[in-house]
Amino acid sequence: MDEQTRLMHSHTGVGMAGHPGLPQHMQDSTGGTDGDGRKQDIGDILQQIMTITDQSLDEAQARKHALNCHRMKPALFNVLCEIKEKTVLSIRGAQEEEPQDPQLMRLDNMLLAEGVSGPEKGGGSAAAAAAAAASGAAAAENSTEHSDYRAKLTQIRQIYHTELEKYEQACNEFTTHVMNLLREQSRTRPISPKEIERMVNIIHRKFSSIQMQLKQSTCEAVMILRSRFLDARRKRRNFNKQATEILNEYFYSHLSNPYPSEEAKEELAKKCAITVAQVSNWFGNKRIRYKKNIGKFQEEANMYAARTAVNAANASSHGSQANSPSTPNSAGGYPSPCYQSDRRIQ
DNA sequence: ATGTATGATTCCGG
DNA sequence: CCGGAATCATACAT
Repeated sequence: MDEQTRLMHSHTGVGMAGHPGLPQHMQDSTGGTDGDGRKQDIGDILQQIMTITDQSLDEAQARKHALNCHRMKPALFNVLCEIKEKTVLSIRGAQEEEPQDPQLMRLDNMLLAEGVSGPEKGGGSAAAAAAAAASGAAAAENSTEHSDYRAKLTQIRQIYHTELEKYEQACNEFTTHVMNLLREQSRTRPISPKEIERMVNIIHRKFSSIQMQLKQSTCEAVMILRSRFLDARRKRRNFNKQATEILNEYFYSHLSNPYPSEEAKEELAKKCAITVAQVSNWFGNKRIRYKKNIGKFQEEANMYAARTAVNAANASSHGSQANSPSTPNSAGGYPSPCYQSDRRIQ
């Protein structure tokens, strides 16, 4: 009995206790029709927004328009504004520091120095002149290589400029495109002018990084060209006939001491239109090669001896010179060159 | 294609 | 730094 009452009580108690829940349930239920509908509505809108990119352009346009006119739009817009307000603050902190890439500056400087990015005409010739000076070559000599170098440099410059222009144009196009897009979108989502500006900056940065690649490869090309040009020193060109004659004349007429002084070298260099270093090279080579095989040079020695004799002696002395220079001093004896010719020229 | 001539470069000793 | 010697790399001749 007790039990029963207790149970009953408890039951009623439970029942009574359970009662307050009823209104909630009822509220839930009744409000549910309305709330569910709204949720459904919002969910639907969000779904439409999320899938709008999957649709065809026309469809998407229509959908967009529909959304734009939707009664929920202002509310959603406000929500977006709020979200934006918060996220933008966090984004703003983590941006805007562009320390003018030192590498980019280096590249720019180099391109300017090489006359690629500088003023058209002057830059090129200046660079060529600089290269010529660097190579230390005589002016009159390898002018063909100069023009070659200049032509290639011009080619590089042209490519560089057209590419740069292309990039510039593409960048501008893309920027205006994006700006239009953003402006249009600003009707449906909150976009401040500042953000547009930021976006433009981002685009510009991207494009300038692309430009940097161009600059880098251009620099590379110039460097390669330059090294080739400088290495062309190694690409030997024989001296012209006149120069070798002058040098040989001096060599065989100073066979006893074929070491021209600095002044003599300078004079020879001037007469042969080559550098003093080249004169030194020539004498170095000549001495060692003459010494190594005197026999081979005998004929040459005779010839120059004869010629200089004729030149020097002119009308006064005559006759007996042609034979004698053939020094019988055939073997070895390299430290003591045949002074014979030397003597007779004197 | 091969060999030789030749200008330039490199290494080394003084 | 200069010159000798060896070597490289190409021009030139065959």
